[in-house]
Amino acid sequence: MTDSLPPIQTTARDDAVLKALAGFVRQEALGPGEKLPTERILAERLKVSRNTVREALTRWEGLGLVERRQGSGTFLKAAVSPDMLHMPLTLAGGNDFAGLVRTLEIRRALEAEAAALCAVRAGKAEIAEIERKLDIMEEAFHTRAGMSSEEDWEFHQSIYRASGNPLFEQIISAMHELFHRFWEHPLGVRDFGHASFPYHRTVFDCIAAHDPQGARAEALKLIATVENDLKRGAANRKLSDRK
Amino acid sequence: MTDSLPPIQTTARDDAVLKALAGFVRQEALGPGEKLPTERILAERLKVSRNTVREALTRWEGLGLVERRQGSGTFLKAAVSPDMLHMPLTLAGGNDFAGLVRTLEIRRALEAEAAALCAVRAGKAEIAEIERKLDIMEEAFHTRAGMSSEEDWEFHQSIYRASGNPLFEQIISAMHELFHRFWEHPLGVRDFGHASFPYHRTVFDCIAAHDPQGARAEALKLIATVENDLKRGAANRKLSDRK
DNA sequence: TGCAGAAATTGGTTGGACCATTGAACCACT
DNA sequence: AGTGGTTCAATGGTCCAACCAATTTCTGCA
Repeated sequence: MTDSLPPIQTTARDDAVLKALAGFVRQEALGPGEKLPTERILAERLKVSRNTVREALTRWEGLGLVERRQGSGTFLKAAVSPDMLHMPLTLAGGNDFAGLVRTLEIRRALEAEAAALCAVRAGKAEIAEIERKLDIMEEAFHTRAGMSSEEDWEFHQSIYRASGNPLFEQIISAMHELFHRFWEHPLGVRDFGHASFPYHRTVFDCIAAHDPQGARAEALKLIATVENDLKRGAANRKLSDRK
Repeated sequence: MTDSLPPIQTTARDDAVLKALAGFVRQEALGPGEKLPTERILAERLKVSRNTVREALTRWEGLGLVERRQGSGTFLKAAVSPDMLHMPLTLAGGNDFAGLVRTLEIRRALEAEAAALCAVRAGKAEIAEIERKLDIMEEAFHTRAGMSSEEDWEFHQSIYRASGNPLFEQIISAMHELFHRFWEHPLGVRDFGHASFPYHRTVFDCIAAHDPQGARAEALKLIATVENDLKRGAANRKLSDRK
């Protein structure tokens, strides 16, 4: 009966500050990398204490939206808009091998879906861009005789972008950052990712042919090789640097 | 060469506070809902200013780990451990119809993967639990002659849990909370979700038969019906309450 | 002109004070 | 006993003023 009686909000200074700041960013058309007003100026203009400004900025910093540099100022790290929605995820006990495997299961799901969507939606320009990244990667593979993390990552990112859904890139990038070290030199396995090499070309072929089913299948095969390498490495060495 | 030389942290009071607090939580075996020390006590014990404690707690609050109630105290909202990893995601402009469609594409990928993993890993107990939730949902469907959001959601959650990877439940739950209103009464479509009803049983049958391929396929069909309903509603009414 | 040191800028921290809300204890009245 | 009101201590929220630490900018000397 009294279901539609949400508790009233008597204080919301922090949120008010953030909303005002988001409006300011929009009005001034500030993009990533740009500097926003100092805490003292914000406090003065918004008629709130500097402490309140700091609490608000701390929130944004925790969400990875801004970066504070002592002595320099506060800088935008990502695009912010007044109508953002936040989805903070916490990976409990994710610092070990099991955590890496768990994120890889998520990545498998998203990678396959992104490839399928990409095969449906990618236009000529996007396909050309992906092929360009693929060529660079293959070139690096042959000259340096091994998988190159950087070029490989760029290839995958181009697929996420062409999927037409920015969430794919956001989620997978977040996981990539978290496990940066493992993703690049995972478990000391020699020739890590070597087996995955040929599937990059097959995935691209399916995308270029607008074959979602095939793209999904090939992407799954690609991730499967990575999982294999991972399990191979898990037997060799235990993750002892769990900090 | 000098890759593994992270910059030294001359100032990291906040993080130090959080680490200490996480250790405290572990030592005292505090669970969700329990109250943790007051800011003043923390400040005194940790030998830092109360403002520093507040900034640290603001971080955790932003991540949804704690809840602060003025006059009462600060309470744990989720399980915390010293080795947590955070993956904050922000959906820019996700407040409109396009944002809903984007999250649904993510959900399709995860739902299918979770069902497939569930079919592989679920034991007798998990399968029984899922069937129990399915029975409840079907009962509600027949007596009330329509889909019940609550029971439907519980059914899906039981699948995520049985997948053996808590990330599935975390990500999809976060999206579910974000779009709560839309997910429950989306776009005013009458009989929303009606078409998805039979697929709940088919998904379960595949899981019980340990058939990952089938589970994945049926889950995809289920989400497809939801997407259909959504597109049907999009034609009817524009999302005007984007706040 | 070039560069080392001084000065200004800016985020980080501290300590203290007061306000607003909550919840428990207590009390008066029915 | 129970209902409602009052008081009071505890607790988070906000504010202020100062100082510290890192960075940038300016200045003056060689």
